[in-house]
Parts: sequence; structure tokens; C-alpha cells
Amino acid sequence: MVGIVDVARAAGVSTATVSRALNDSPNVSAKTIELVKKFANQLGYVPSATAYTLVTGRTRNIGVVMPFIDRWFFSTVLDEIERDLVDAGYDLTLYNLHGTGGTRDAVFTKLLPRKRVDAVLAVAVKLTESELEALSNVSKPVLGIGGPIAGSYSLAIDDVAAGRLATEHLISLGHRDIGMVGQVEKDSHLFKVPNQRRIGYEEALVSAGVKFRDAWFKPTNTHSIAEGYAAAKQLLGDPRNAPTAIVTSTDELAFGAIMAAKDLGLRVPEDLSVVGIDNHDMSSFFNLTTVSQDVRGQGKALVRMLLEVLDGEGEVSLPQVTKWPIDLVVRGSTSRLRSN
Amino acid sequence: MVGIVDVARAAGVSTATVSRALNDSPNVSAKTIELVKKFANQLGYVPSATAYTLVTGRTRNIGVVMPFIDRWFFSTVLDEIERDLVDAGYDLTLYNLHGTGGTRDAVFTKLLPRKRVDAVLAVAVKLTESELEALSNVSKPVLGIGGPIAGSYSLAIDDVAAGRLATEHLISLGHRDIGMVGQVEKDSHLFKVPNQRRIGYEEALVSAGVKFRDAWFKPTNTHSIAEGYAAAKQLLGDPRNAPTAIVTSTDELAFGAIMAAKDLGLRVPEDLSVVGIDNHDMSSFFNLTTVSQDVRGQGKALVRMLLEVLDGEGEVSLPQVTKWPIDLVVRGSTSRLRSN
DNA sequence: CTGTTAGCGCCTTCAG
DNA sequence: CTGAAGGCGCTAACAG
Repeated sequence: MVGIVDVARAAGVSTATVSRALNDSPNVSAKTIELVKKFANQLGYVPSATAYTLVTGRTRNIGVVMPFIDRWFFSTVLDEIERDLVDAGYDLTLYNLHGTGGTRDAVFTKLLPRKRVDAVLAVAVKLTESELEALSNVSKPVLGIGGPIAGSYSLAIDDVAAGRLATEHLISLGHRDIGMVGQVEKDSHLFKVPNQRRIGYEEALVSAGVKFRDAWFKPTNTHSIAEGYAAAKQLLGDPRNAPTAIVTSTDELAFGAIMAAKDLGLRVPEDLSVVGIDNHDMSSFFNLTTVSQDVRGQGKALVRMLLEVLDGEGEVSLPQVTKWPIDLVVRGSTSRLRSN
Repeated sequence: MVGIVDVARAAGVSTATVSRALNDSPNVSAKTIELVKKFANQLGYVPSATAYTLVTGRTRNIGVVMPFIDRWFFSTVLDEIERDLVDAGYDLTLYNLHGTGGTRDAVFTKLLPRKRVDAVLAVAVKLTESELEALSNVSKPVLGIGGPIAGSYSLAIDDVAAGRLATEHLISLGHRDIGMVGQVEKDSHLFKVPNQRRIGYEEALVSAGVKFRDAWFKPTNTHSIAEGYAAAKQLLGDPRNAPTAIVTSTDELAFGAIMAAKDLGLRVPEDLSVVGIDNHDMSSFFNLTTVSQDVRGQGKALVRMLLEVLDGEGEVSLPQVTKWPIDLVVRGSTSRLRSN
């Protein structure tokens, strides 16, 4: 392992000078910089991040906590965050909080505070007060996405508004018999995103003076295509009493609903309108009208906020809670109510 | 920040004793251990991983490199690896190699060797000689999944055999007109998994004395459902000249193929048999017959191998290349050729 | 069983 | 503009 002393010896300077030359410090002659860099390259010198961290306190490493990895929203946002972080010269250490329990505790009391990360990015996890405290005890910034974080910066869409927008779109097309297929999040340690979307759905119905029927909300446990399919079949099973349109809390559920409709011989959108929320990668394939939330954009913005906090030496001019805009993307799965 | 000296002072012992007590070293009185742990807890002491690393050389952190995060195989295996690593007390630092180029170079020449990781797990990335050399220069073990790694341990299924098995299944059901929808991997830095699966398909046809038609292999660029759909439509478009069965290099392509068949009015499996490779989470929903590769099992096994290498002090009794078993999972998307 | 003493590899004052 | 010295927080000999 070639260290800083080897480079210093080779270049005939002190280790202090090597350090300065390699870190673009001011007050080093161009000549020396060049010389040092030459020998550093030649010897294949790679500075030890560990020693750097020990002396500076900075790790150039960001901890990312998320409850799932293998789901669309999470893997997409992770992909984006990773790119942007690496571009900014940061590493990413991943902590997956599968459910609650010992693992989660360990992450917050042991792993994260061990001076291995400069900051924590919480993706859709609702941090408890004690967790936040543990982090702030070691003065680590925490930024969140997918829900608010007390006393810190966060970024999220308005999920109630998303549910409302999707539903209002159907109402504006003349639909009055509108069902919903939505996941019901029960884990109190996560933000209840799907539940919020349901609230928006109900709000829209009420505002429009449309009756809300309990039987027309079909809960699911996950947001898999399979569950969307099953729930939609339930909803559409009795044609005399079926809605003419369906809102889903997630695009994936909508894909399932569209497939269910087809299998029942219903045409989309002629016989049934379907609108989702997310703008999933596969939405255009399914020709799905949906409320877009631009997940990659959110990831990018989150990293930008993080860098501002990290560089800003406390003087950050960010709002605590940033509402990320949503947008209705109209494709072919919704149409005006036919009066046949 | 409370350090080891604070605990030592509080407990009235030396820092060395604190260190020993907290690390379950032998030769410490039970009394002392208890005392030290009490004060450590009370003061909220968390040892600095950085200092630990600097002095021991161990990071308890594993680097994971993968070319994608937001695809089924990768997010699934990552999820599994993360769980198992955390269970074993290791952190996971994620490096996403999007394509080739500067980022990839930087990862191998800068990030990884900076003594931030104890080992590297390469998921489906084909490491170049110089990359392997850079890693072995700093004596970091490298284990791989998804393809062999020269001079190191790796785990993978036999993709040629997978393609063969899928095709032989169709042949055994009486099919002779068998098409394939398969991704063609062009990036030379990745293992050409889909290409291998195609080879297996061709081998099976040849062994069975079945003619192989160029036009019956439809290449795709990715393995999205959308591309599977489009390719299958091409293949099935002209019913006078269409295959009676389709192999796909990936389950996701198969999902697309099944949907394409339905939209063309073909029944699966009565009019068309479809077999995939992977055993994707959604395969049972699509009732897809497929060649299973148990991705989570592979991830688990990889971590087990890694731990053996890390603990084994060089005396590891693992085979260099482990072939992971595959299995045919017969569901409802394939059936005997109808002779109508 | 416990304390003392050196560093791990680097950055950062403080002098020159 | 450069060198010398100190120390970041911890563990690992070596004594006692």
C-alpha cells in the first residue's frame, strides 16, 4: 500500500506539501503541484478515505434508508440518487429497513451514528422522535423524501391532491360511479401514502356532490399488478352494480385493473375508464392516464438540497417542506362517459 | 461526541480496558465488562468506525457494483444481499455502473481501493483485467454473481442450459415451430446472459433435429414487457407463418408476449405456448411456465461465500465457479401442440 | 486481568 | 511557498 509518505519521498517534499498539492490548496507552486501529481500517479497513490475522515470528520458518504428496494418507486429513486451522489463525489451506503424491529433500531443507534456518513436521506420512512434525536445528537443532517421530517428538510408530493386530481379528471369526463382500488398502508413507521390518496378521492367525490359508496373502495395489501387485477375483478364483477371508472392509488394496480377489465370483456376506455397515480415506466405501454409525480426529478432535487445543506455551512435558504408538483398525464385509458 | 476516553474516565479504567470490554475480548473480568457497558450505554457512546478501520484495516463494509438498480433481477438480488450483509454486521456501499466510461473507471481506480470496503461483490458485471488487478493490488476479495471472475469466486446459473431447458420443454410437448424473443446484449462490459440463452435455444432445436429459422428469433433491446409485446406481435402477425410456441430470454418479455397473443385473439396455451426464464415475481400471476433461477437464493449463497472468504483467512474450500441450479416450473402457459 | 505506549494515514496549525 | 509536529479515536502489543 503506497501512502502519502512514499509520494513525499519520491517527490522530495514533505507530506504536508503532498497533501496540499493533491487537495488544490492555495499557496502551492504550480511546479510543485505538477511534480507531486506526477509521482502520485506513477506510484498509484490512492489517499485513504479512512484517515481523511478521521482527521477531517467528513466521510463523503451518505446513508440512505428505505423500507423497500425491490419496488418501482424505491429502486427508481435509489438509482437517481446514486447517480447524482457519485457525480458529486459522494458514496452511498444503503440501509434497508425491512419492517420494524431490531434491525431498524440497530441502524439508527449503531450503524448510522458511527461516523460513517455525513448525512442521512430517508426515503418514505417516518422517523420517530428518538431516531431523529439520535441522528441530531451526532449532528448529522437528515433530509427526507415522501413525507415531512420534523425540524428538517423534506420533499414530497401532495398525495391527497394527487388522489383528488385523478378523481376530478374522471368527474370532469362525466363519470359519477367511480370506484377505487387502493393499498391500505398499516405500518405506522411508514408514511401512509396510499391512504392519503384515498382521502383525495373521497374529497373529490364529496366536492362534486357525488355519493361515495363504501363498497366501491377495494383495499389491497400491496400494490402489485396481481392485487390490482383481483380487486378490479371484484369491483366489476356484477355489471349491474359496477362503477364506470376506477381510480387506483398506484399505476401498478391500474395495470392489473386494465387487464381485469379486458378479461371480463370490458373495453378500456369505452366501457371503463381507469386512472392511476405515479406515471410508472410501463404506463405508456398500458396507455394509462395517470397523475405523474416524476420520481427521478424528486431524487435529483433531494440530492441538490442535500448538497446545499452540506456545503451551506448552516446558511441554507431552503423551505423546510418542499411540495413537489404533480401533473395529469392524459393517455388512452380514460374517456367521457358513454350514455349508451 | 462522547469518545472512548470519556467512558474510560467514567468507569475509572483505561481506554484499553474499555476497548476490550466492549469487544468481548478474553481476559476481562465480568465485573469490569458490566461496569464499562453500563457507562458506555449511559453516556451514549458509539465507537467510531473510522478509527476502528484506521487501526485494524477492517471496514466491515462491502462494496456492491451493479450495472442497473431499477430492474427486477438487480433490485431483487440487492435486496437479498443487503439483508444478509446487515445481519452479518456489514454495511453495504452501492456503486452503480451505468454503462461504461469515466464513472466506471473512477469507481475502480478511486472509490473502491480507498480502503472503504473489505470486499467487492460484482453483480453481472464483467470485470476487466485491469479492474481486477486494481482490486487485488489492495488485496480486496472480489466475488461475482451472474458470470465467472478470473481467479476468484463466483456464482451463476448456466444460461445456455436455461435456454435449452425452456426449449426442450416445448419440444417435448410436440412443438416444432418455436420462436424466440430475446434481448441482445451488446455492452461488452456485461455478461451476455440473454445471448447465452439464445444459444441454448438453438442447441435444443438442433439436437431435436428441428429446423431453425432466422426470422423466428426476434431481438429486443431491453427486456421490458413493452418490447416483448411488440416482438411477439411481429412473430405472430402472419398466422400462416407463425410459430406455435415462443421461448423468451426473460419472464418480462414473456408477459408481453402473452398480452400480445391475447390482443391478437390467440389463446394461451391452446393456440400458443409461451415459456420464460427467471421465475419473476409476477410469473404466477401470468400463469407462466418458466425456468426458475431463484435469485434470492443466489444472493444468499453469494453472501455466504463472501463471509467464508472474509473469515477463512485464506483457507477457503469453495469451488471457484459455482453453478447455481435451475428448474423448470410448469404453469399454465404451455401445453401439448394441438393438431387441429 | 489491566495499564502504558505506539502507531494506523492523513490534514492542519504554526513556524520558517 | 514549504517543513515540522501534533493529533483525529481507537486497538494491539508489551509490560506489569
